[in-house]
Amino acid sequence: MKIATFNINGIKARAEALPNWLDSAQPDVVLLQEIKSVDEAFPRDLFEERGYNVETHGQKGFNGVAILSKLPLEDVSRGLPGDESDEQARWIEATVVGKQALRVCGLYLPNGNPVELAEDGSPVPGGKYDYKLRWMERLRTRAAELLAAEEPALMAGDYNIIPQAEDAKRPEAWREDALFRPESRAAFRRILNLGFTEAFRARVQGPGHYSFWDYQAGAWNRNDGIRIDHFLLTPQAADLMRDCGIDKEVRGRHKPSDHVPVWVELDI
DNA sequence: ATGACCTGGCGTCCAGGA
Repeated sequence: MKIATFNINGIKARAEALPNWLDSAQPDVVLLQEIKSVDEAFPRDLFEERGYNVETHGQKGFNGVAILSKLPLEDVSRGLPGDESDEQARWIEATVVGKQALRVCGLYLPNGNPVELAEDGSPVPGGKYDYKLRWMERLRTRAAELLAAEEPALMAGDYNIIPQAEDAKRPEAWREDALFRPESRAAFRRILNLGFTEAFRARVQGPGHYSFWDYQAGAWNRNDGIRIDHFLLTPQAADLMRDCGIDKEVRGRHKPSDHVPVWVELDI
C-alpha cells in the first residue's frame, strides 16, 4: 500500500496538478494539507471519479486537511483533541480498511512565525509560536495514545519542522525561525522518542533531501529547500515499511505547490 | 550583480504562509 502526504497550497489552484500527480504516482491513500477550502466547496468529483473515497476537514480561506483513499475509510475523526476552543482545521484521522487495518492521521502543524519571546525566553502566551508549541503538546498526547494501541498507525503531514541542519540547504538562515528553533526541534524529538520511526530517515541518510522550496527568490532553481513534511510510524507500521521517498520532480511541473509529495510503501 | 512569490477572499489590497 502506497500512502502519501502532500501540502497542496490550495485545492482550487491545484485542480490540474493534483489529479495529474495522482494519475502518475498512483497512491492508495493521500493525506492532503492546506486545501484552503470549506468542505462544501471541495471538488470531490475530481477524486471520486478516480476511485478515491474522500473525507475533508475544511475551513474558509486557510488551513484545511483531507484524506483520499482507494480503500474504505472508517471511524473518521476531525480536529486534534485537547482544546475545544481551537477552530483551526489541522487534523484528520481515519482507519483504512484493508486486509489489515491501518490508522492514518493527517496533520498540518502550525508554522509558528513570528517567534515572540518574553524576557525569560518563554514564548509569549497567545502568540503564534506559543500556539505551535502548545499544539505540539496536544500532538504528543494523541501520539502516545496511538502507540499504546500497539497497532499499525502513522501520523503524516506538513510538520513545519526542520529536524536537523542537514534538512536545510542554508541552516544558518533558519536558526531563529519557528521551523528550526531549539524548542520546536525538541518538541518534535519528544514525540519521536515516544517510539516512532521517522520513515524517510530510516531509509535515506545525508543532506540535500527537501520537501519544500519557497516560491520566492528562485529557491527551486537554486535547490534552496527544507525538509518539513514527514511520516511518523508506530513500531507495528515501521515493521511493514518497504520504502519511502520524496517526489521531488513534482516541484518542477506546471503550476506546482511549494511542497512536494512524500510517500511510504507499506507491506499491508 | 540584483531582485525575486503565491493563494483565497463579500478582493483590485490584504492576511497568511515558510
